[in-house]
Amino acid sequence: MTETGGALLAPLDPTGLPAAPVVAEPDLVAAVRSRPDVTRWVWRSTAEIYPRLLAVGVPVDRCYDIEVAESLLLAHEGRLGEPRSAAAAHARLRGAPVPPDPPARSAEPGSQSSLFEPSSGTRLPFEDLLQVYADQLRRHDATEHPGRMRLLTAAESAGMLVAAEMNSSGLPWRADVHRQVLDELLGERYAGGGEPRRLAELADEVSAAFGRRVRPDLPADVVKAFAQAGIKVKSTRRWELEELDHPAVQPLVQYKKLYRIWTAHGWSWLQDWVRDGRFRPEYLPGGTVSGRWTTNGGGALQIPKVIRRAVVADEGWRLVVADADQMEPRVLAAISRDRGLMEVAGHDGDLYTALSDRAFHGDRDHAKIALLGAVYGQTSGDGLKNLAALRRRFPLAVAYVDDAAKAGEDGRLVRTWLGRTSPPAVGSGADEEAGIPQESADPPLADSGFTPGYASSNARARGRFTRNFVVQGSAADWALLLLAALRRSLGSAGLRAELVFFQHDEVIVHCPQEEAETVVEAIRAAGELAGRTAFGETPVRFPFTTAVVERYSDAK
DNA sequence: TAAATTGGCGCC
DNA sequence: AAAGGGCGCCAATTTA
Repeated sequence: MTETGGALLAPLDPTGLPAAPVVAEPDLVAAVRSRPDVTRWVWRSTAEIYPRLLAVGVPVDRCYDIEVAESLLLAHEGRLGEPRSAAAAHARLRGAPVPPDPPARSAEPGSQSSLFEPSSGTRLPFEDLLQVYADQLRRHDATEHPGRMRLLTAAESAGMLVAAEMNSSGLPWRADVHRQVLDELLGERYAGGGEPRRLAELADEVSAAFGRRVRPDLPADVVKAFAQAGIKVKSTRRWELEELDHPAVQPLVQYKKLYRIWTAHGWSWLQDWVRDGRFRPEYLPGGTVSGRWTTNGGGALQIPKVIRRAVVADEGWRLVVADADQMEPRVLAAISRDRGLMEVAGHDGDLYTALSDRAFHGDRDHAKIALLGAVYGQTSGDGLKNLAALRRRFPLAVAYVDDAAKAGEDGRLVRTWLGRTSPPAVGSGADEEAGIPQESADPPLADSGFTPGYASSNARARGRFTRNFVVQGSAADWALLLLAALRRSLGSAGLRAELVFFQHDEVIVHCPQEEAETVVEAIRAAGELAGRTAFGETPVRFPFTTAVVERYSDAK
């Protein structure tokens, strides 16, 4: 894309070199529209180009996003955090000074238009961009598993297409229903602003219980009030308050719950984010280091359950809500190749029940806690007690996450199955070069090997992070492939169905009622295909709990 | 005065 | 029941 909205184009050979002379086209949209035979577009940034195409109804099948690839490759090379723009990549290639990335755009409601803003990278000469691409192909080849790394880049690029398409479609959102929910929960708003009636009442109840004015939204005030009542409390977290025997607790907890809805998903959120019956979050694929998506503004991945009543299909349409069942344990089975766990994950039924039948005398709760504890690095409680049983029955699975934890404690990198790579440890060489100061919370001796078996709290925290990273991140690998497969299958089946929401292990497809069963099957097939594509042939199944509903809130 | 951090809770 | 992993968002407070 050029500064005037045109484009420079060239067909590329498999090594990334132009197979024909470069063509200058005055209009990007027309240029793409007139080439339906192109199977894959290589471009600098999907986020900048694709919304313009979608806005005029010109979708593309596949793409290769050079800046996405640069991020993934940098991380794999242990250089996460270095500038990722195409211009920066080219500067590194030439050994020239590397320009910093432009600052991230802040959230902007109704964000399609904000995606149009060209970044400084736009000015990179076309020949330089081609050099970066060819170099990236070579860097893929130099990774531990080139095939997987190429797949990761392809999948993340597809994710960028999905993200732009979901922003364009929008999630069906009934503002009138949302307002009704707010009225029921919060009561009416007083003229002139301030908190709504129900919150004001609850605040009064809290104050009455303490015998003085207390502001429930100020933790320091609440802690002080409890202290004056002779109750020592370290924080005002809900589970801690609920332990207390005091008349302020109930209204306090209720206040916090409603206050959160008011501030995060209340009337002003509605005003900012819902237009013409659609909520259009700006999705950022790979927004977290583990590969999970984030959204920029709008809190789309944290929609409170009670607010989901406002997500309503259009007249005659349905929402197909599909939730991957126990995704992370199934992914652990696939990546560790633990025979016992693969066997447990080789059925569509409840995984924790199968697990408890094998190793926990039928105690499903213990089985679940043990497995989640292993994945999350639990340090105390029942999970730890049951870890021994888990290790005995599923040695490869536990060893897989233990090895990842050890790597983290030792300051080494870990990777997901497809090759997404953890950030370098704080204080490692890469960080020092980048000028990031070293943490100094722990005494130097703790990490120096004089105390075998003991790791500093920083090292242990990093171990928990890398332990979880390999599972959460490999699950994100799978989810990306799921989206890519589902997108292709919906697109090729001549359906009107649209992918409208994605949240880690859950998708929502909006479709005419008569397409719903086809969509359910498409999702199921995409999940299995994603499993095979990501992890190869394993016995592990990737089933979904699927609901065809008119309202999102009816799905669970 | 603006930026960064903290506490709390929503989601997975 | 609580506590392990990942986030975003808000208001208040602290820091630069």
